[in-house]
Amino acid sequence: MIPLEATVFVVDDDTSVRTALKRLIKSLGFKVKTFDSAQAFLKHGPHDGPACLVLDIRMPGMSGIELQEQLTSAGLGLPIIFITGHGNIPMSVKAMKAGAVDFIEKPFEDQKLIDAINIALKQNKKFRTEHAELKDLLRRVDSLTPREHEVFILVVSGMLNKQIAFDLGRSEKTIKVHRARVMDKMKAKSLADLVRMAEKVTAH
Amino acid sequence: MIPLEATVFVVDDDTSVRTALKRLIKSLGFKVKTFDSAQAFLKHGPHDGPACLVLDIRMPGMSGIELQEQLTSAGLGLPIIFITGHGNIPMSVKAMKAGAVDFIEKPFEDQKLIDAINIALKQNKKFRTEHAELKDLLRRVDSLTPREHEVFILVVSGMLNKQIAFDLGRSEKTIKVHRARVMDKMKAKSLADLVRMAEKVTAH
DNA sequence: ATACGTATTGGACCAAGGTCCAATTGCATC
DNA sequence: GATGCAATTGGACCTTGGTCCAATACGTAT
Repeated sequence: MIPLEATVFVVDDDTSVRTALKRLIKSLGFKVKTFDSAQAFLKHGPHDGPACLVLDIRMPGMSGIELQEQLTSAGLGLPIIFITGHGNIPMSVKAMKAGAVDFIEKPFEDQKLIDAINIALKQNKKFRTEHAELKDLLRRVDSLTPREHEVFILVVSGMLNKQIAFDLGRSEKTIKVHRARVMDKMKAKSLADLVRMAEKVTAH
Repeated sequence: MIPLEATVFVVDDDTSVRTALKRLIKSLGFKVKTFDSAQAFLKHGPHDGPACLVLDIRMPGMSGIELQEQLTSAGLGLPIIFITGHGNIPMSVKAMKAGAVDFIEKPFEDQKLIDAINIALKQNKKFRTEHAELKDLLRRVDSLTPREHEVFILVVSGMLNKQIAFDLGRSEKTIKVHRARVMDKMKAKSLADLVRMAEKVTAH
């Protein structure tokens, strides 16, 4: 499998900053897309490959912090590195609390940003992998009929077919059929497998 | 069960700050213990009840950040709220990256600290609960003999007794005995139960 | 040397789970 | 009205797991 090249988004209203960052990040071998405002970045729409965002705090229109709030609530898992020329402590604390990877003051040494980008991309790759697995799992859970889903929950709770049958007012035979369908649809090779799947979907 | 009263530790070299914080935090109904240096706090030894730490950054001797590093590597799960009169952004970012609950500049409004303390204590209680459960689990895992532990791992991996027997070069009967002992010692009411326990201990 | 814990296995038996095949009912969609 | 899916159940049969009781062998510790 050919590894997808990562993209680094840069959002800063200062043209010279965009130009300099674009050159720096390109030299690392990443794709770069720059935007002069938070709105312009949002207009570009969601990205599907591995990526991270280098974001200025103070910009005309929407601020970097506001953009962070929007992206976080969108649940895209896009890691953010803030860069700012006129930041303060409450700002940095707020950004970090909201999950920012780093908060760097301008001017900064290239290496500091490079380190942050590598951490951010690593974090994003982990998120994307886990998210893809979870989506795949949820797709299979959705393929269960209501009854099958019900049986699924009770089976992974450790109940015997007999108990489940009593619980649902059905015969044990019926439960066996549902249970077999659940194992099949969920592609579970064993009960242990099924339990682990259930743990993942209920964890979040 | 009587809920344990939470303790808030305060470490600051400024006597007047310690006095003021002690009065404020006491008024919230928490126990307070103050220290004039990081070393004095460390000398006091580990605490077993629910707690959090309000910590000054700049102090003679060991700094707040250094104390944070020590406490974090000790893995006590003690949440830290930094307060500082002469902080800067890199300092706050470092503290937040290392897991601080908040980073507050002096002077501050009482409510800001109160909010942070409540968040910190909530976080600590969650940690303590999870940690206690994990310790209990590990104690049971440790009570397994080497062979039982081996069978435990293979059972939760989804293998049949027959397959485990072949794997270990033993008879299926022997595996059944070990398996039964594992279920008993681990206090697992079902295989699903056992799998969830295994997930918790291998997660961390 | 004796006692204890660990590991091993057997027999007998029952309970639970999985897999064939086959069938009926109800609901919704075409 | 026909077709398809979900839900339901039965019978027959086999595999797997759990539970009694009982026994042997090999260490280590007292």
